[in-house]
Amino acid sequence: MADKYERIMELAKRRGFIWPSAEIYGGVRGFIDFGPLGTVLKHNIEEKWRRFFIHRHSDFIVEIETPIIMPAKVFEASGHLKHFTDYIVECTSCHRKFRADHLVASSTDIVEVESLSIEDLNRIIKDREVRCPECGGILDEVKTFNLLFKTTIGPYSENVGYSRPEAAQGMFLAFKRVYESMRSKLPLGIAQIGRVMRNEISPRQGPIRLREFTIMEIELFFDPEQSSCPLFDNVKNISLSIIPEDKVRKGLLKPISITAKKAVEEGYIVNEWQAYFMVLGKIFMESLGIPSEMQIFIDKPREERAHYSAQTFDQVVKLERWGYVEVAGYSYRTDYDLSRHMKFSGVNLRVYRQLDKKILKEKVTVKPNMKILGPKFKSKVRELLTSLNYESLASELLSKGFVEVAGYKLSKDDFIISREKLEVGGIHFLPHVVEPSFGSDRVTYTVLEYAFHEKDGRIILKLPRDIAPIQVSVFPLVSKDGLPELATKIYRLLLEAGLRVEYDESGSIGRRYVRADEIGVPIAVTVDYDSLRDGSVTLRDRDTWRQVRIKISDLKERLLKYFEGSLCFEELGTPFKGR
RNA sequence: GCGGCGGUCGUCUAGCCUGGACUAGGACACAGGCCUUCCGAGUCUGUGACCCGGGUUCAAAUCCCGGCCGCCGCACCA
Repeated sequence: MADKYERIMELAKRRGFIWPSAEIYGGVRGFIDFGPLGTVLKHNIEEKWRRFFIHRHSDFIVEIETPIIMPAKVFEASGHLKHFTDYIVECTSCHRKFRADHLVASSTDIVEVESLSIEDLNRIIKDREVRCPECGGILDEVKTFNLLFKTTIGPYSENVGYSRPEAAQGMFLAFKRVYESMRSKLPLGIAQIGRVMRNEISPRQGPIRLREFTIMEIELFFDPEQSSCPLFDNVKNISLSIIPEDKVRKGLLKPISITAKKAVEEGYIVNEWQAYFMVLGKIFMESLGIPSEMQIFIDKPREERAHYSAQTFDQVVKLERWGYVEVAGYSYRTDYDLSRHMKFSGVNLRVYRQLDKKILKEKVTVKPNMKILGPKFKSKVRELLTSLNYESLASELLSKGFVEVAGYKLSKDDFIISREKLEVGGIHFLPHVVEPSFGSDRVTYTVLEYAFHEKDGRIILKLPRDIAPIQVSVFPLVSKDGLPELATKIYRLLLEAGLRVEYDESGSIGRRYVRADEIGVPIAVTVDYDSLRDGSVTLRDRDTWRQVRIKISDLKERLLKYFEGSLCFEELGTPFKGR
């Protein structure tokens, strides 16, 4: 028997949810198409995410759209050009491959491998005689894999660009604009749903590991001095299943259940915003049909975290074939990204906070004393001054009494240092960022898997009613005697009510129920001979097969309420038993 | 990327070892007709496949090579 993944993918291909891209050319690993039903399902999930994460916070979380391609500089600043690269080294005799930096760390006393270049790694491997840990063989030259997709911007252009591996950078670059257009207030959330690309070495898990996929992200900017989340009270007593970092390290993968409040108090979760989004993420996944006991939050140990992260929880859900798979990540990115972009762009990205009362502050200004420096360095002086680090100049001069620049030692006598007492009304600082980030495609597949049920050899896709791609099927009991005409009228009526409806008169009524169940249509409307006489129709519930009778005139209003969630199936009409 | 196994209608499969009557067979699905009064009914008709490229051969779904894709193991998955 094929496993659940295969049975789901069979359905997905046959009924038009998802299939491999470029199939007629044999397909390409890591790329998938969404078919007619899959596209609607995915959009519905994304729309629900918007309601959950953006709409209910519209006073401080806003959505934007930024490009997929950005110039190289952006990814230099973000650290992706450096850190999104893996150094791989292959054993020349057994042909096993290893992460060169990991290998150097484990076979030498070198701990700080992060900053090593490819040349460094090659040299260390040669000098320290690092061998293959499996067979002792000689290692080949180190090779790099950068997972960014590279391109050029403009034809015949030398202007290198990369496609983004996360939507986040666009939000950091736009931070100043959004902050100002949102009246310069914190906390501020910037959200984005969009495509990202990662040139994965060997993606193999269908819709789970893709080279191009959709991400749903929020960068929540807050004042690190005022890190409490005003909405935290609403969620503080909700429990999360988490595996803390020290347990992950020891390989103890048994989660503990802890309330959000306690998790923050006891230091498992670094701040309230992080915890708030984690709770929201849990409830979001639950609302998509993934029970909370199938969800775990795993604290990623330092060495496995991305370069920008001070804490990352992976939200994982249990899948049949692959075990626990990450559907969302919650990262505390501190001020890493803003500080990097500030440094690389030269634009001040700090925000201002007014203090309750003015404080007296000593302001130290340092100016180069050109009367001394001019004669001393003559034509070199300009170059010297531009390469000074003005950020740390004052503190260095005051503590050490000198600074070194371009091989010259400049003493504090080369500068004019003045101190003045100032009354300041506020402080400038870089906001910190907490980032919840969902993989839309993974969530969509997960939803399919949890909705997938089989009963007597028929498939029933028990999708939550608010995300089902088709909400209502309309059938004439038989396709004659005016029944199709009335059914078509009802079909039009419901379409105009804004529902996603389908009409089907082929084959027998049972066959049509089967077809509708398979794609997860929650409600079937059947028009019969009584409908012609008394204007009533049968509604049939996908999951229970229960039926109720309802007047056509009530249909639109009650179905809308049902899909809104304010009526349950039994409340739609009076119980009915077919003949 | 490496190694192993595999790839035939939408799906599942027969055929491959032993090359030729394969115009590639079946079942289910799908489309149209007839029929059909609430859960895969019946019936008639129809659409529809040898992953791609090269080689061997008089002849390739079948043998050989390469590529692509899938599965498994290794590696990778900031």
